[in-house]
Amino acid sequence: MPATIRDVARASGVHISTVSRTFSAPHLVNPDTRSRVLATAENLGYRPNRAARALITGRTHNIGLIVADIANPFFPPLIKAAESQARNRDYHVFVADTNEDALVEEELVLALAKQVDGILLCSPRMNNSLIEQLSREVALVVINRLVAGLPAVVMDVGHGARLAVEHLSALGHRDIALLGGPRGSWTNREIRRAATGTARASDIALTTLGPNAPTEEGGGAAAEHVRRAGVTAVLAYNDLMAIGLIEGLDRLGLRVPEDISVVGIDDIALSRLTRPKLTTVATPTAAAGRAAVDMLLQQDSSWSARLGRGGARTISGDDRRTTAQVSLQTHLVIRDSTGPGPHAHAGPGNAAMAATGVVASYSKE
Amino acid sequence: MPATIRDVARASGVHISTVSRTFSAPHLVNPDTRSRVLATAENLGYRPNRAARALITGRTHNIGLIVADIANPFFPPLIKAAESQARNRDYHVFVADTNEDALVEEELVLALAKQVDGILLCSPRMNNSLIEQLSREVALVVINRLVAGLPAVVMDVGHGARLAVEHLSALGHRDIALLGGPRGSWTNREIRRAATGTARASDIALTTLGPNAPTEEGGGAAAEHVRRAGVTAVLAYNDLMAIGLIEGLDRLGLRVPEDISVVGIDDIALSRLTRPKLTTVATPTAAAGRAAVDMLLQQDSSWSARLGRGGARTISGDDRRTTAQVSLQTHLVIRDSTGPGPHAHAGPGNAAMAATGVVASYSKE
DNA sequence: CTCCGCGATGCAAAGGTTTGCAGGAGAAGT
DNA sequence: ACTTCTCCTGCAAACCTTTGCATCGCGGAG
Repeated sequence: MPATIRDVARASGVHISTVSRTFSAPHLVNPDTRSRVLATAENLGYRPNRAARALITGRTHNIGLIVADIANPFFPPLIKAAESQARNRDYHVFVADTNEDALVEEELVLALAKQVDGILLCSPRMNNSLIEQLSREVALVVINRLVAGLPAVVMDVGHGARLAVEHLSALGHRDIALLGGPRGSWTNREIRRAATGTARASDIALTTLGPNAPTEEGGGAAAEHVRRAGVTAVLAYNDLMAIGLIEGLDRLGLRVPEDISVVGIDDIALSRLTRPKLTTVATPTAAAGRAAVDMLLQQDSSWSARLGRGGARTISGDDRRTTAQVSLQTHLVIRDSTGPGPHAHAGPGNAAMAATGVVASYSKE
Repeated sequence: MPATIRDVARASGVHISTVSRTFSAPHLVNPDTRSRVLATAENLGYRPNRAARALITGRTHNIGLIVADIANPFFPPLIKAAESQARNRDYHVFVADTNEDALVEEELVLALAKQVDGILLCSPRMNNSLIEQLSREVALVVINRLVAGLPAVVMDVGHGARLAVEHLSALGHRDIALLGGPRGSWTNREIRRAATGTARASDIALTTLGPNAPTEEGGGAAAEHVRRAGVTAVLAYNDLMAIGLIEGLDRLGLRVPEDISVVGIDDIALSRLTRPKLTTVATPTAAAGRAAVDMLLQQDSSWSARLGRGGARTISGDDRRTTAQVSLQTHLVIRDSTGPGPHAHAGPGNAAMAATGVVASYSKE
């Protein structure tokens, strides 16, 4: 029923190849012919069949975007940025959601592999070796994770965590909890590493709690643990958990920031709307989305240059994949969920009463 | 480079058609052969090329999902539900975001048309005739809108709006504003119609404000108008606007619910996290997503039954499309953003001081 | 007047899969 | 032993486009 290239060719009295060229290489066809073909095409409602085109060119002009949880407000801005960037380059984006499940993640990559030109793997929960293996089936750009040999764009959450801890330290807090995120998260490890280092350098006792689900529920459920840890400030894996935690602490009768200070990470839109407004580490999610699309498309076009049609046309022996790894800067946004700690008036001298060093708690990741 | 059906055939000593059948019609091939083929396929890392399959079968096993704004927390639960439902039926979902732009919407439908088996059009901003026209290019299921002749799933927001107004009325409010949503929204019209009717029936003065952007900004920006309208309660187009409005009223020194009551619509997760917690109309978004996928897939399979290969096999003259239109129920969730109105203690008698009827304000939609 | 080159078009192969039809081998029925 | 089935497998066409190569006509250079 839908018009094909052949219908257009017949109706406009030219060969199908001319019709094809009218769309994919307009400069090769006589302006008169071109406009005639375009007219009949319009007339017949013809639209090129992307499947057929993909079959022969090997490029689908689609890219996949796999995220852990589309309902986490961290992702939508990234998705939107990626989509608009892709659309500018005449690509479409396939968004899929893994429910924070590493198995689903793998399955999705495989399923998408043949119908996209590449995949943006955002905040993967798989282990690195699996990612590497999958990267041989389909072009991959990893977001929020560094894996050797693969192009990646990450946010420098380590820096952000450092800023956050220093901020809390400056406010006089000496006992801080780190509310860890999900198992398998690279970001989580980075945050922990940076927070641990900064705490040690600033004579702060850091209690690590986790792993936890990176959601409000996860944050809320940890409130009890936080209270038992006896800390005066908390750095949470993300804003959602921070917000859930504040809610949970509230239920326990603890006020933020009067009794406990809380810092989130991500600076999702929501963090400006809660009360108290959340102090948090802002991450450039939209920029990350755009950068990832660019990297994928670039890698992709170099691929297609390398293996010509049928692999015949080989290229000058430059075969090192340019695996750029971009790190985007983060910064601290101070709002209302952090306040002075118990030592605020005592000066920095008497930190001795706080145990120094790092304490791990209630589960290893 | 990637293994094709032909490689597998060669390696396992059978014809390509046998390999094909091993995957798409396993019961037609001898168990021994089948396992041998499967083994070599596994070995070679073969995966069927969906583009090629789509080309000949005419079905891509993809479905498109077009939403107005993926960053609006209303959508993600719907998307997730649709995706998981689709995955159960071995379909994948293409999510795209229109930025609330009717033009982008049309463009996306056209772009997706040839690479999906059908499209879920969620909260469209286009006009009905355009939707109808597009539905001739590709199978469509509309969500949050009723358009004649097309399958649709809607939420009964009219009922929800009625409940909300009655709730406010029972609290003693006699001057209510309706904070309208975006131009072109069917939901918006439904809400207005129901609210207007209910207000008239309850001797309530209803002021309609709008159209507004269905975001926090939109709600916040309307705060001033709300104050000027001199109402004691507001029903907002959605939760995001309600939350933005509360924020904006706060900036103007008006407290919710003490000075003004606010009711939202949607019951997004966020509405439980703000202070005050939002009273809102809960809509069954996940159920809507599932239902829409089911309807699309069903319509779709009946299509494919009708036109057989090459249109040769015609079917018994039953050609009426079964355009089911599902309406899902909504209900009111009473939380903390609504409180007694000025007439709460005065009894229902002296409503005379409030103007009765419906007032339109600051712009026609 | 011939030859070359160039711009525009046609020709046909190729890409990976599905599927109606036909053929072959063996089993079962007579 | 001969038909009749059933089960399995092979054959080849078809799906819609893209693209390297061949062809053709024409204008200009020699």
